[in-house]
Amino acid sequence: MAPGNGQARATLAAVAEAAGVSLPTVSKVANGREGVSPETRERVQRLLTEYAWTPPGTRGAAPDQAVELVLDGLTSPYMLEVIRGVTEAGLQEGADIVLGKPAEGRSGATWVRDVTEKKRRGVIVVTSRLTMGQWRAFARARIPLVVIDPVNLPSPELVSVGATNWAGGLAGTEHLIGLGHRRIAAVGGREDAVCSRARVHGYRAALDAAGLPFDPALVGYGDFVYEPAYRVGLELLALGSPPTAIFAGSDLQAFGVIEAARRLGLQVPRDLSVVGFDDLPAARWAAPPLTTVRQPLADMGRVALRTLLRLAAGEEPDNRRVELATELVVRESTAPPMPVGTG
Amino acid sequence: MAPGNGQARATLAAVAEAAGVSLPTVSKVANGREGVSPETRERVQRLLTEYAWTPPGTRGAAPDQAVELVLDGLTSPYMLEVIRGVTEAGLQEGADIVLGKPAEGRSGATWVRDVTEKKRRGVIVVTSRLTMGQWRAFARARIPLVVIDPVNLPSPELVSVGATNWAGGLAGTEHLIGLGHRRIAAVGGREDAVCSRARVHGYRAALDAAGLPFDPALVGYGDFVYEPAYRVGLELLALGSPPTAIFAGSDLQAFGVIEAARRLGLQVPRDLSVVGFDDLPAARWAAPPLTTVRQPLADMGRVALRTLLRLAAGEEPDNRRVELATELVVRESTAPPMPVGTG
DNA sequence: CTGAAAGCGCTTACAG
DNA sequence: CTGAAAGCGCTTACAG
Repeated sequence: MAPGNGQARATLAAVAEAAGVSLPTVSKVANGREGVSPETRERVQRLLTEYAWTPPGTRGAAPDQAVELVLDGLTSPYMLEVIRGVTEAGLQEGADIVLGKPAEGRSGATWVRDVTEKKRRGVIVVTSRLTMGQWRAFARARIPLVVIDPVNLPSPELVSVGATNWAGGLAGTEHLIGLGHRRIAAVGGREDAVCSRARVHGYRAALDAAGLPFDPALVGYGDFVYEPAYRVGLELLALGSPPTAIFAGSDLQAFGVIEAARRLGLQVPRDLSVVGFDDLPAARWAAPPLTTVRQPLADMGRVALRTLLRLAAGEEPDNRRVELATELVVRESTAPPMPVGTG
Repeated sequence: MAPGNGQARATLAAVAEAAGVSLPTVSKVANGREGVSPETRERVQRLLTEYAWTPPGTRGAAPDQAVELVLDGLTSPYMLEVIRGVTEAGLQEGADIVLGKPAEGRSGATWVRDVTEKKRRGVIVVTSRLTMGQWRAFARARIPLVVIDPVNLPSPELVSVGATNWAGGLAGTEHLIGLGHRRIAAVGGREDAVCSRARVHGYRAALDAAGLPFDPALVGYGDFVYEPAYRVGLELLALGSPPTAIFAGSDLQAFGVIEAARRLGLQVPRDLSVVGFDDLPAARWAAPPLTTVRQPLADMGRVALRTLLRLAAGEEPDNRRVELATELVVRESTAPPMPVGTG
């Protein structure tokens, strides 16, 4: 039998004895050299694997294997906060963080092969749209997988970390209502993204609670990024009865909306209040500094890493979906609306 | 003498002979074991380094080892572009990228031990202030080290990748002069950072070339970030004869200056033109979109990775300092100054 | 602290 | 194809 855990590692001599061949023969097989009959080679190879033999020097090495961190669309500063959280937790827990290939267009089979070959502890994926095939490949191979802020949920069993998007949408909109706004628009992210839908539902819930009507014409979608939101902003502000405030589903979208206002000669927050979502560092640098709903991105990264390590250790998570609290950060892009007839 | 490139690697026996001690003694030193006098240890250690001895098993092992990427101050979106470049090149070249502990406060000795233990191919460090001790530890251990945009140069032998900061400062300032500005201020980064000094010198060269006087009162320093630049902006704009344009040593500083202008009721670019440096994604999202000097950050990351792999392969770089071209990107934060007496 | 000697794990050259 | 034998690079236990 192959030695169990904790035993001293196998030597070529031990394998040679088990295989009933001489040590030099085992050495040849182990190093892929010639001069061994196919049958002998196969038998020896099997025993080498069984004894988990590794070349000298490889020994004590790699007590802590790496975690693969996959960042899709490495363009938003959003990512940086997540990276920071994952890395800090990894350093604390003694897990190396290796940056992986983007998930998009990667086949589940080859991805899993790569991860297995490199003996990763598992994979953390950020804001990726995982396909059913990818998800299944990981599940079948039992490779731990944690998704941060998943765009879609290929399976209810997916382990994911996110934020309280609905509550955030509610808080951001309530803030605007509290300031006196009555005509409030929303610019969602991707219409199909779960986190985005939750934010827009929170927006709607706030309107409902305040007894304000929901006007579908005041809801647009901007794919979370700047450009489309800029265009949606122009459209919203060109309405016959334009909104006095806009709740944006991301900070980038808020910036797009603010630029649209600037183009139309409107000042923020005097003529238009804008609330973002994320609280990227850039929110503080904007002119005016952006009022926004903070997602604890670094914490989400930390939780994802710890959850992954627990999965890798064979533990089952208490719950497959963790949501961290969002928090409204009031800065200077929101103000009471101008008294009617004063604009 | 130590063996040259291409020679078979040194053995402990060779080092023992060179040191005039026995092989077991060298073995003890090489493995950091006790029972060697300080003097002997030091002499042997020096020879081990000179002979570039590495433990058996380290030899040719592990065809693709990881590269450690160290990011100091993981707060600026600047980093994200660099990460993208390094990762993309790493994926192409088959080198894993592992995120490392920040350099600050890390002792050279333990850092090198970590890197050696984990058998990294080398280390890429971004905008770090390396200490002499850290630099020496790497040099002694012959671990390849490449610094992207070094803050300081602990040794002229340091291999680094940067951008043409002087030319960028020149181009940014020439743009303002070309628009008709005559009173142009500069907000540098850290006064001690080489890249920052180069940018300010470029600014000054542009003034000289245009026959404009250099006024020390118009130069401030903001540590590359938002807050200090905001304060410097307030001071500059409160001068008896305030500038009509400001060249900022980073985009973040440009945002700080723009916020200062906004606080004082000034509009950009009508009342004040601002040029940034970096061209972060956030430069496009600013209101108004920021005119800035683009650093090819992703390319710098790619070049750093490739340079590191070449060093790890034993090649000497053609030159130890590579500077990639910067490029002026004109957006909407710059305009001709208001005719005198019209403000 | 130092090193002669034994030993370990593996590789290599070569006889069968 | 196979393995006895020599050898390599290193480590370990121990005598001085």
